[in-house]
Amino acid sequence: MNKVDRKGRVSVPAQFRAALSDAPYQGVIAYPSLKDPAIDVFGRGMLEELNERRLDKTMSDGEFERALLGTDNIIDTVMAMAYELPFDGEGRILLPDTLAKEAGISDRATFVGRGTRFQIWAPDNFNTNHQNAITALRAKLHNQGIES
Amino acid sequence: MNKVDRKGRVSVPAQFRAALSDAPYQGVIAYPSLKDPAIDVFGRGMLEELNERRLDKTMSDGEFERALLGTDNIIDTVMAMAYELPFDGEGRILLPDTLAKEAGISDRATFVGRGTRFQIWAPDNFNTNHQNAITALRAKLHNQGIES
DNA sequence: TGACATACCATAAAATCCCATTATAACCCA
DNA sequence: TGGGTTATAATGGGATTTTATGGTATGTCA
Repeated sequence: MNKVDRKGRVSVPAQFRAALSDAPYQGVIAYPSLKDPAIDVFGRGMLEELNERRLDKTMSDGEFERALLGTDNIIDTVMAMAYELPFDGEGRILLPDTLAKEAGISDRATFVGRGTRFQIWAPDNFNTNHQNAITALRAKLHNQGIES
Repeated sequence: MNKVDRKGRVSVPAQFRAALSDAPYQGVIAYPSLKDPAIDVFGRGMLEELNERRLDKTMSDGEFERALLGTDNIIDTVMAMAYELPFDGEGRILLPDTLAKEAGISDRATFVGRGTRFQIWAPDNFNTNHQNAITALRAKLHNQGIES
C-alpha cells in the first residue's frame, strides 16, 4: 500500500519494476480495468507486440484498409483508454487524475500482481473485493464437496 | 482535450509527437476517418511503410500495372483526402477547416492514441462514442463468461 | 492588398529532474 | 539468534525543464 503524494506520484514497487524492465524504456502502460474497479498495468513490450502483430497481420493479408481505417475495435478501444507512464528517477509514476478517480484512488494505492501484469487498487476496494473473491472460492470448493 | 485557437492551431500532445518523429520531417498526415466522425492521423514513417509493403505485394503478384499506374485503390483514395500538416516551432498543427468541420470540431479537440495512429475528435463525439465502445466491450467479455 | 500561412517570442501551468530524508529489508558476525 | 550495520526502497520537496497556449511580426501568393 503505497502513498500517492500531492503531485499524484506513486512508487511502483521494486518487484514489479524489475519484472517489466528488460527494455531500455522504463515505464508502463495503464488503463482502467474492464473487469474491476482498478487500474490495469503492463509493460510497454506488450503494447508494441500488439501493434506489430496487428500491423503484420493486416499487411500480410493485403488488408491495408485495416491499417488505414482502424477497424479493429477491441484493440482500438483499449488503446484509447491507455496511458504511457514513464518512471521518474526513483521509480515512480504520475497517476493521471482520470485513472485515479475511476479506480477510487485518493492518497493510497495497493499494488497487486497478476502474472505478466499488475493492478493498482484503492486499498478499501481491494480489501472488500479480495475478501469476496476468497469467500466465493470457498463456497465453490464446498459445493464440490471439498471441506475446508 | 486541447484548445483549438482562433487561427485553427492545436498542440499535438507531446507523447504523440515523440512517437512519430524519428524522421527529420516533423509533421503528420491527416485525413477524415472513414469509420468515425473524426480525423485520422499518422506519421510519415507509417505512410512510407504502407507504400513499400503495397509495392512489395503487387509486385510479387505480378500486377505491375497497378504499381505503375497507381490504379484506384483504398490507399490512393485516402491519400487524395489527406493533408500534410507540419509542426510549427511549438509542436502545433494547423487544422484545415474542411477536416475540422467534418469531424465537428470547433474550439476543443480530443487526441486519442490508436497504436500506430492517432485520432482527433470533437470532445463530445469522442465521449459518447468511447463510452459505447467500452459498454460493447464489457458486454462481449460478459458473454464470454467473464463476470464483472 | 487581403487572406492566409509561417516564424518568432512570451507566459503560466504542469511534468520531470535532482537531491535529501525516512523507512524497510537484507546481511553479517559475535 | 540478537543486534547492529549496510543496502535498497519509498517519500518529500525545491529547482529546472517541457508543454500548452497566446500573441505579434513577418512572409507569401492569388
